[in-house]
Amino acid sequence: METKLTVRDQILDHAITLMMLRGYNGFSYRDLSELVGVKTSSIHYYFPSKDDLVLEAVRQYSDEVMAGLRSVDATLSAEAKLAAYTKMFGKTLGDGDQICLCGMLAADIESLPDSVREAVQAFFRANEAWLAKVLAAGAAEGTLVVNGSAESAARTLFAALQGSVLASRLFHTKSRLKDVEATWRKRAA
Amino acid sequence: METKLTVRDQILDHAITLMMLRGYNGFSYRDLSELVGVKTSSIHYYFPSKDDLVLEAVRQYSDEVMAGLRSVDATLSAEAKLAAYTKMFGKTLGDGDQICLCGMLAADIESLPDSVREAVQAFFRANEAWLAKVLAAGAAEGTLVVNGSAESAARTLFAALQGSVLASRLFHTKSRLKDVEATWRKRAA
DNA sequence: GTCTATAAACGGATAGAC
DNA sequence: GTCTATCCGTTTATAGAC
Repeated sequence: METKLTVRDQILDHAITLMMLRGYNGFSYRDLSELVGVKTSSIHYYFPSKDDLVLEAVRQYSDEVMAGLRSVDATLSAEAKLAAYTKMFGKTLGDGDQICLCGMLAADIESLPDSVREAVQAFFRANEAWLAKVLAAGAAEGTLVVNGSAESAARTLFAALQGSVLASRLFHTKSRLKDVEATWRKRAA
Repeated sequence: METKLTVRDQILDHAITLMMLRGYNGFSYRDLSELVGVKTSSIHYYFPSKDDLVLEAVRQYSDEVMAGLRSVDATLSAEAKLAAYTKMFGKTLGDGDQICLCGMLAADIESLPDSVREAVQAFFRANEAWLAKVLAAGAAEGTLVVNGSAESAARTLFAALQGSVLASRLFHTKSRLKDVEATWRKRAA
C-alpha cells in the first residue's frame, strides 16, 4: 500500500534521477514537466529557480544515503560493512545508467552556486568519515588492508568508489566496483 | 618562439579546457566564438556538429596524455613512475578548476554518441594498462602495495585518481591526490 | 575560410487568470 | 496550486554572399 507522492516529491525524485543520468546541465524544467505531468510554471511554484531545485535534491539524496548508512547492522564485521557499503553504491547505478548524484554534481560543480558546493562537500565528508571508522575497525580485526591513516585511506576508498561507478557505467559492467572492494580486503578476491 | 596555432587548433584547445571546466553540456559554440575570435558559423565549418568537435577533442587529448606517458623515463623505479603519473594527473587540475577530460566525459556519457564512448573507453583502458605494468613492477620491487591482481589494482587506482581530482576541485585542495599515492606506497606517507 | 543573416527549437523565468 | 500566455536570451545549425 504505497502512499501517493505529492507533486513536489515527484518533481524532486525525477530531478534526482535525471541528474544522476545526465547531470545538472543535461536536464530541463520541460523534462520534469513531461515526467510529472504538470506545466513548467507549476514547477517554478515549488522551486523558483533551478538552483533551488538542485539544492533540495542534494539534501533529500543525502538524507536517504545517511539513513542507509544508519541502517547498516552495527554488529557486522568491518569486512561485511564494507561489502554492504559497496552494494549500496552499486544500487545507485540503477539500470546501469546512473551514478551517485553527488559524484555527478562534483563534476558539474563549476556551474553551481556555493550553497550546492557546501552540500556536496558535506556529503563527501560524511561518507569518508563513515568509511574511516570501518577501515580502522577492519585494520584492528585484521580483515582489511589499511596503508597509512584510516582517514587518508578512507578518502582514497571513497574516491575509488566514485571513480568506479563512473567506469562501470562507461563500460556497461558492474564488475568494477568489485575491484575496489577486493583491493581493501586482506584475503584478496 | 611559438608557432602560431591554426584556427582549428585554437578551437580544439579551447573546447578541451572548457569541457574540463564545465562539461559537454556546459559550454557552447558562442563561448568558443568569443575565445577564438571567429563567428560560430566558422566553427561549424571545421566541426559541423558538436559531436564531431567532442570526438576530435577526445582524440587530441588522448594523444597528448599518451605522449606524456611515453615521456616518463623508463629507467625510473616503479615508485617514481607512480609519483610521476600522479603529478601529471595533478597538472590537469590547472588553476584548480579543471578535471581530466575523459573523467568529465564519463560523467556526461549518457548525452554523447557511441563514438565518443568508445574513445573514452580506449583512454581508460590505456591508462589502466600502463598503471598495471607499474604496479606489477612495484610489487616485484617491494616498493608498492598490490593486493590481488595488478590489473584489478590498476583499475582501482585509476578510478581513485579520477575520483580524487573531482574531490580536489570540490574542496579547493590538491592534497587529495597525495592520499591516493600514499595508499599504494609501501612506506606510507 | 569567414562573414551576415536567419531559422527553429529550447532555456529558465514571470504575470496574471482561474 | 495549476494553468495559459508570454518574455527574452541561448543554442545548434544552415544558406548564401564575399
